[in-house]
Amino acid sequence: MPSLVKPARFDLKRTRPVGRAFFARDPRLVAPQLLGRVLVRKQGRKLLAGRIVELEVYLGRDDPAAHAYAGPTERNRVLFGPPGYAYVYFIYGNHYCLNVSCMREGEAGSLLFRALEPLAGIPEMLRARDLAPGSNPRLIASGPGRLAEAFGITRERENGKDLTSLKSGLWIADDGFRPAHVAITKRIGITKAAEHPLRYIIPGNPFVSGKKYQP
DNA sequence: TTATGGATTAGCT
DNA sequence: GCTAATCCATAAA
Repeated sequence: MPSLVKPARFDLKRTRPVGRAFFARDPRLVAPQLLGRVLVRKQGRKLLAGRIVELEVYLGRDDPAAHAYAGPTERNRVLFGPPGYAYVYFIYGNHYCLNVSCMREGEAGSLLFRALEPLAGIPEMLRARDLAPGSNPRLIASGPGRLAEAFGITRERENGKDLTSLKSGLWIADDGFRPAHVAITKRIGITKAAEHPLRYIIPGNPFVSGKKYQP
């Protein structure tokens, strides 16, 4: 049975990195515009890429669910730094999660990358996830822990990396794609401030995580 | 110093 | 649906 989903195309040469000013705003404004852009990892000839289909907003001192809630610490200092940098944390003793810092320096706010639609380097990502070749591509990067594992992202290596710079080997690219619609739901997996609508998705995209949380 | 639980996932019932 | 895996920040003592 042929796949009903058209293979997504991606041409790195036809992209531009998303600049720092884009992230120097309230993450609630950044999120709907960041959906549809592409997370890219390039190490030598190896290219990994995935379209951003799900994001969650975390705010600062007024968001009890945010790591920035209690103010700056050694762990979360990237959140209070300049915009456009990777904040990577380790959770549940098993998983890494990737955020991009927003707001100007001194103010916290970030976006958690929760799901990508794989575009390039699928065999490599399957291997990184310890999945057999030909596995369901939804298992690659639908979920924040899976996404980080597929891209080989760890706190030790990637925390603090500049996501607007090609030199970092990990950046966000714009290939011109714009989603037709954006939907907003409650955040997943939190208990504090769980009622706020701060999860942004491309509705209907099959790579969005948590089917039962879709509108 | 010790206890608790978390921005998760995979595997089993 | 339930829970183990298993680190680390924070709260409690």
